[in-house]
Amino acid sequence: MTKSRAGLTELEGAILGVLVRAPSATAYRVRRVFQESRSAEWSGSAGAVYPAIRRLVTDRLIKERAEADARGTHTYDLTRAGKDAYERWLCDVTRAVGPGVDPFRTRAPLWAGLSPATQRKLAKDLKAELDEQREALTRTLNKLDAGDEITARLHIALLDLRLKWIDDQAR
Amino acid sequence: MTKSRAGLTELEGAILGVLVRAPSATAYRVRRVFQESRSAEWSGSAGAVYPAIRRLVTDRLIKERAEADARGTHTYDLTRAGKDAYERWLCDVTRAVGPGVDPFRTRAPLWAGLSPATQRKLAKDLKAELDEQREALTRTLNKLDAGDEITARLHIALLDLRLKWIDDQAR
DNA sequence: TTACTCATGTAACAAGTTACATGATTTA
DNA sequence: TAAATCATGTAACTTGTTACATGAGTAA
Repeated sequence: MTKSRAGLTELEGAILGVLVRAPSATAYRVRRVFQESRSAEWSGSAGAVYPAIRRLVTDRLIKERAEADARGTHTYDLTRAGKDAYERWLCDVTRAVGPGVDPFRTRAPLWAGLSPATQRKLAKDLKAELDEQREALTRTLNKLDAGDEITARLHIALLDLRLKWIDDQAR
Repeated sequence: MTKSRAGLTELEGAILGVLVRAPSATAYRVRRVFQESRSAEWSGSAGAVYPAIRRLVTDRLIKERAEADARGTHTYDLTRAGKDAYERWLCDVTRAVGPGVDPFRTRAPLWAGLSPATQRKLAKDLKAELDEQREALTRTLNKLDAGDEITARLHIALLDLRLKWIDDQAR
C-alpha cells in the first residue's frame, strides 16, 4: 500500500510538476515530456513513470479518470492533498539546495593524480565537450518554452562555471 | 559473474579513487572516507560499498589480500586492469560533464507557478539556506586535505551561482 | 493497407538505501 | 573490564534502467 511515505521522490515531484503545467495529461504524455526535454535527468522510461503514477494514485495525490476510449486511456489530475504534497516538495529548501549526484565534482579532486600530460589532454577534451554542449544548448534556447529555458540557462551557467574552473586550474 | 560490464558506476569509480589515494585500505576504511567526506554523494552504506568491492574483485580490477588477523581483515589494491579502468572512468568527459541529478534545476522552472507571496518567501528561505551552507563550507576549508578542498571550492562556486540566480530572478 | 503515433504495461535486472547481526581489537 | 572503534557482511526494500509485448487510432 506504500502507506504515505515520508516524501516524494524527485521523479514523483517532477511528475506532479508536469501535471500542474499540463492538466488532465495521460501517463504517456507525462513520459513524453521527460523524453523530449533535453534537460530531464530521467529517461522517462515506462518502467519508472507508470509505477510512479500508480504510487501517486494509491497515495491519493492524483486522481485517475478513464476516457471513453477502447484503448484504456486514463488522464490524471492533482487532488487537494496532491497540491499540498507538491508544494511541500517544491519548497523543500534542504533538498533543493542539496548537491545531488555530480559526476564532475566526484572526479575533480582525482584529476590531480593523473600525469601532467594526461591532465593537459583531459583539460582540452573537457573544454571541447563543454563548449560543444554550451553551443548546442544556446542554439535551442529560442525554441524552448519558458520552463525549459530556465533549465537550459541554469545548465549553461553551470557549464560556464566549469569552463572557468578548468582555466583557473591550468594557470 | 558480472561479466566485464560496459563501465564503472560512479560509486565503483569513486572507490577506485579512494584506493589510489589510500593504497591497501580495507573496505571499512573506504566506507569511512565516504561517510566523513561532507561532499560525498553517497552515504557510504555497507550495503553499497561491500557489494561494489566484491564486484571489483570479481572483475579483477582490484586484488584482495588477507591480513594475518583473526577478524578477517582484507586490504585492497588496484590491479593493472583496475588502473586502466579507473583512468578510463576518470577521463570519460561525456560522463564528467553530464548534469547528473540536480534537485535545484529540477525545481527552478516550477517555482514560477507558485503564488508571488510563496515565491518571495521561498527566495528568502533559499538564500538563507545557501548562505548557511556557504559559511559552513568556508569555515571547514582550511581543515581539509587538498582533494576535499577542491570539492568544497567547487561546491561553494555552485552555491554562489545559485545565489546570484535567485537575485537575478527577483529583479 | 501500411506505417506511425498514442497508450498501457510487465519482466528481468542494477544498484542504491536502512537496519540488523556478529565478532575482534584497542583504549579509557 | 567496559566502551568505543575496527571490520565484515546480509536482508528487505526502493526505485530506477532497458527491453519486450500488446493493441487502438490516425494519416499517407
